[in-house]
Amino acid sequence: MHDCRRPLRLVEPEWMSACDTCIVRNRAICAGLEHPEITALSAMGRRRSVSAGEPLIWEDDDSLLVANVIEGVLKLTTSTADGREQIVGVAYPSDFIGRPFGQTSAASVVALTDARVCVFARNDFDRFAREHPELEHKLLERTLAELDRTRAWMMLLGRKSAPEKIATFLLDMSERLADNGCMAHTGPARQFTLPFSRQQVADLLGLTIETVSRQFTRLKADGVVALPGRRDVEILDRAALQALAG
Amino acid sequence: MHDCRRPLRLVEPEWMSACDTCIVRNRAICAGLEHPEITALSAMGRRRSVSAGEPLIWEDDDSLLVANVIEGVLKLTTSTADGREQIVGVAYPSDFIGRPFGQTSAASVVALTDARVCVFARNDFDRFAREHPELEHKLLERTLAELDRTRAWMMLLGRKSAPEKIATFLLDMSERLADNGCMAHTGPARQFTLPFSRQQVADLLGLTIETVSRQFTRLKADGVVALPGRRDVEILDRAALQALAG
DNA sequence: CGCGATCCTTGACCGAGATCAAACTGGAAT
DNA sequence: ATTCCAGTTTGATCTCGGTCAAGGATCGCG
Repeated sequence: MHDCRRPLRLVEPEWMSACDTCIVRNRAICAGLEHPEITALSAMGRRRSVSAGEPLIWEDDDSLLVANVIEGVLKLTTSTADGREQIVGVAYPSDFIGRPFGQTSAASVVALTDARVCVFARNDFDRFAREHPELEHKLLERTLAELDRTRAWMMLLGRKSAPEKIATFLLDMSERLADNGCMAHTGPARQFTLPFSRQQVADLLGLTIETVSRQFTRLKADGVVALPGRRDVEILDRAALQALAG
Repeated sequence: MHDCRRPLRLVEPEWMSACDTCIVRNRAICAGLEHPEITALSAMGRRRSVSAGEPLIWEDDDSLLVANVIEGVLKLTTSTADGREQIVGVAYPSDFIGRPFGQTSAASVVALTDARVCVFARNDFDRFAREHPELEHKLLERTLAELDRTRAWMMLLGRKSAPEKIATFLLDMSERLADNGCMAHTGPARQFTLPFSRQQVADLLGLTIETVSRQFTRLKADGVVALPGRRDVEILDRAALQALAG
């Protein structure tokens, strides 16, 4: 789907921007931009590291920045006044985060793992996007896909039981965490490391940490999964998971 | 926010398209398109009536059409194999429905009230949109706003109690159903008629019909709302509702 | 006006998942 | 090693909302 054979350079000539060696260059919304444009965009943005647990955007803040995820995983959350939290989205490398063309951000963004992002001032980005329809089109496709995923998750939150939620979650992770690199599509991962704590899984599924823990324990007891480490999952019986997912 | 003083004509000269008299012309994504474009778009689309309960798009169907809502209210739903349903979106006049730039639709669309829509073949629309950045920009803004709304709803589905869900729902309806016309912004409606049956409210909130009914009864008993008809709501104590909504 | 169908409400009961509390685990720091 | 501590698991109990089962209201229609 994307060309991954872009030449790797160890030294950057003067005319090259940081984008030329960016590992998500072919997958992020920047893909397809040619040289004058990529240079202009590169001049507006700057790279930033965010360590695990560190916030990047606050809910209800003025929407001041947008970003591309280069590396790592981040969560988008909304919270109630009394501290309940719901994870409303998860951003992986090449994903776009933030709220362009709007005054405020509806969700907080916090890094789940150490992460690197490429941030832009929102109004700079907005202006640039409006002048580059190809970029806006990429952003539109991404936003439509994210809306589809979000709606599927609403079904999970509103109508699925705890066992169904957990099974659906594990299958989803198995696909999302499969091929983050740029190799040929390898299919869903049999084993993987979750970027979430138990509490975060609970916040994603609309459950409590205790229920999540009990469901994991049960799947392990039934031989459906193995749990070699706190965050490690190995799927032993995918068919059983699919049956449970409903 | 939009200009509502577009002249009304009772007869249409030859060169006018149906769009020129369209009541959502100034609010839908078509707003801002000028004459050669609006004529081309008009030629591609056709108007269609959908009666209450009638489907317009089937979940998992090939995404063959997209549409603008002219009049009426429609629901977007996803269902599980065993028949559980979740309403994942509601479309009002001037809203855009369907999945452009994608092979399949993730949700079914069914009319809640008698409705009129302006439908386009998806591939015609896709091609036209790619050639008209201004249209794509409007669609992007709309999709981003819808994503924000959907994420706020995820919080409701995952973390709110039944009383909180009902209160949030009523306040949301009070705003959405306020000024569907094009008059000056009137603020939230004090009384309104729901476009939903009790079962549909349940499908929207991730509850059962019995729970919805009990919560309505309780709000009535507490003098927070009056319920003059099956679908009629009058808000007597908005502050109480806001407190309940959390 | 009365009939029937559909939608809605109410009641009794149940159970999945929340809550409260305590014990366990595994990695980091001393 | 030992201690410490956050994160996790497990157990006991409770409660909110679901389920099952009747009734009641409302509306379209003859």
